[in-house]
Amino acid sequence: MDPVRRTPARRPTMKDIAQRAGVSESAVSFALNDRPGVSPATRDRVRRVAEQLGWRPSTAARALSGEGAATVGLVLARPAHTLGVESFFLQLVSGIQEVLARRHLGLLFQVVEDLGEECAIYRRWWAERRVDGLLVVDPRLDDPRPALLDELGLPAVVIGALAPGTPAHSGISTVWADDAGAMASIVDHLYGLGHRRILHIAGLPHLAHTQRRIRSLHAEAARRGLPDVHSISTDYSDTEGAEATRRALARPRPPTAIVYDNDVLAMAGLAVANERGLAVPGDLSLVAWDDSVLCRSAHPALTALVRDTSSFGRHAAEQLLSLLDGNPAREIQDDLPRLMARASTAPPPGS
Amino acid sequence: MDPVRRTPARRPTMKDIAQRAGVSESAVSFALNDRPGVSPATRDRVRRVAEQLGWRPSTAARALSGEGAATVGLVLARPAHTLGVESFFLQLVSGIQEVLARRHLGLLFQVVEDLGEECAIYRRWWAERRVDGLLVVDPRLDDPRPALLDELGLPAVVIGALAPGTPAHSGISTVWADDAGAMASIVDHLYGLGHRRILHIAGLPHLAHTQRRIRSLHAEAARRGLPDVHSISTDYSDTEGAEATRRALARPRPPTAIVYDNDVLAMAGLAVANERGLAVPGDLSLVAWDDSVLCRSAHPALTALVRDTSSFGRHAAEQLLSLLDGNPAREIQDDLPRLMARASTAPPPGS
DNA sequence: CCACAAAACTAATGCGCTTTAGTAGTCATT
DNA sequence: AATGACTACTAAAGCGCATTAGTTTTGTGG
Repeated sequence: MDPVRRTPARRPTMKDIAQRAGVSESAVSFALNDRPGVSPATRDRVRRVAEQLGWRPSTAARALSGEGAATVGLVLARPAHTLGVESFFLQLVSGIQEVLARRHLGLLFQVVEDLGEECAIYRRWWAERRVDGLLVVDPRLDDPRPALLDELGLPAVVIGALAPGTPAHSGISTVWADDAGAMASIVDHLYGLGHRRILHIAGLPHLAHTQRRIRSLHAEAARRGLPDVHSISTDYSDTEGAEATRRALARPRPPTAIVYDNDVLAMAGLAVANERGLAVPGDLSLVAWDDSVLCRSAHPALTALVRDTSSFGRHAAEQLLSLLDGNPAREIQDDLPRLMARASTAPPPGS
Repeated sequence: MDPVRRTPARRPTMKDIAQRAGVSESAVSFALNDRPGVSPATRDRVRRVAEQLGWRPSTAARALSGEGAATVGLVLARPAHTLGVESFFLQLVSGIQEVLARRHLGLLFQVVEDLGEECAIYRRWWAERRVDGLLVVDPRLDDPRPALLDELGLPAVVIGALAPGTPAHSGISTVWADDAGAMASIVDHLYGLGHRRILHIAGLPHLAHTQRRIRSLHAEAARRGLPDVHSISTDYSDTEGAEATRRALARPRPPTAIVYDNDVLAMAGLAVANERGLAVPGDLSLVAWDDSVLCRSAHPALTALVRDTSSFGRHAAEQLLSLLDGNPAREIQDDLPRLMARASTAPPPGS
């Protein structure tokens, strides 16, 4: 009978390498970390042995001797029912990973219900020495997280702009998309088609980018003298998107164009338009913020604000690496999203 | 001038607790880990001090002294362009987290391009002692991962069934959905409506559950004597979904009902039907595997196979915890998904 | 009041790595 | 040939925790 190998492959340590290579453990450490103190010949030998043994440094041991945990954290605070589809996050994460992988950094990921839990996780991770840095998403008005992370001394990159007036923190970079400019380009498009009554069905009101979009919309409306331009906040869910759309269309002078803050809301809006027998774009024009399969597969295909989310994630991760390398915090702006005109926008009825 | 506190809050260690409580470090360890060797009074005192100091055990130190990394891993091997929408994963992860959080286990998450990279990550994580266990998704025909993980001695739970005939591995549990039964319920529904020519636009052909669905479909067709029932594989993308639909509808005797393996494919199929002027469900019935906002917001709303993905994730995580606790591997079956009939299915034309 | 066990607590070791201090060996300089 | 300056290497300590072995205190029965 085959003797079953019960011991499941021991992990090699530096001691193993040292023995095989016939040198001390310190020499191994120097050799593998490009530190001076070993001859080129020894260095090569040690490296070969390490390679051959399939050695990898124990992150625990590394972390314990002050090298950091080789991990960055990302917490997503969204009530469970809200994280339905959202192409955004998986793409963002995929971009982030691409950059982190180059340095063999792990991504510790957690989904929680609310901001309070998120802060608790940060404290926990800090105390447990689990992460070297953080990626913070969904910045809010009056956001407690930058101050907290600064206090804990955890480098972080805020993805999406902080609200204006938020004090700068030394270890915190920001990578943001120009929501104001993007909103301006949408209004441009709709105004150019002849729309004068525009509704903006926004996302969560306490998010900083929601406010930026709302402000920009109103500024653009004011600039063009449009009185009938409003924003309504939702929780990003299809339910609230549909509800808000229904109420808006029931008004005496309904909007001729609606801008939705994400693809899910837009799809829900489209469904409501269909349900009420409104032709899109004949009777009503729709625009979605963020493109996705939903927008492309919808009938009619939705005009959408296309941005390269995965590249956004890459940039954020790059900034975090830069912080971890000891570079000063920066504030960088991502590419301006591009409005992709499709079949859901046209001149308003009677024009 | 305010003296700036440059030191960003030192993390308390057991030594700090020991000093404040006036006991040795060992006593602290005993007290905090419910080990015998300290009086109830001391235990309480130590705990209070720990609480007050906001102490949390350093995972690195814990891991180094043999306690495991307090982390489980999850690798998602999907080509970047494929992970478009997919409500599935975020929900799965959210369910997983719910269970892991109770034990304060972290989730190390990674997105890679292919299976080879995924295996490399497993080896790396193992060698780096980063994870205590793994959640494996997208089981395949002839899957190398169970054997690898068994060799490495990493407990794992495979989410979704392995292909039949895969040898059992001692440290590997399986949590699977009854794809065959689900497919049977879909065929039941369609056959009951009068459909005889059914097309199945499937996902990636090398995934085990894809094969299960295909087999079940053919078995059900054979049982009812339906000759014109086929499956076509895709990569789950809207592009291939649309393409496959187009080709199928161009055939001399096109199907009267199409079953799609996910919501994205189904939406793409719906768009193609619209583009060709086919009425859904009048001319063509559509069914989506997996429900989501897409299905609910589509026009007409799509009949879909609803399953509680987040509960699926919870069950998988629970199995992993059980494995980590030293319990033997198990194979458990999740609830049978439920077919939610909506507006996209009806009797075929001319019936 | 003593012997002796059990309870309460401390000291010491190890996990795998980095790093500082320390020890040979090599080479050039005067 | 002796001094110093490097180079190549080894020994040892420490990171924060768990754990084992060892020590002191307390409690019990005789």
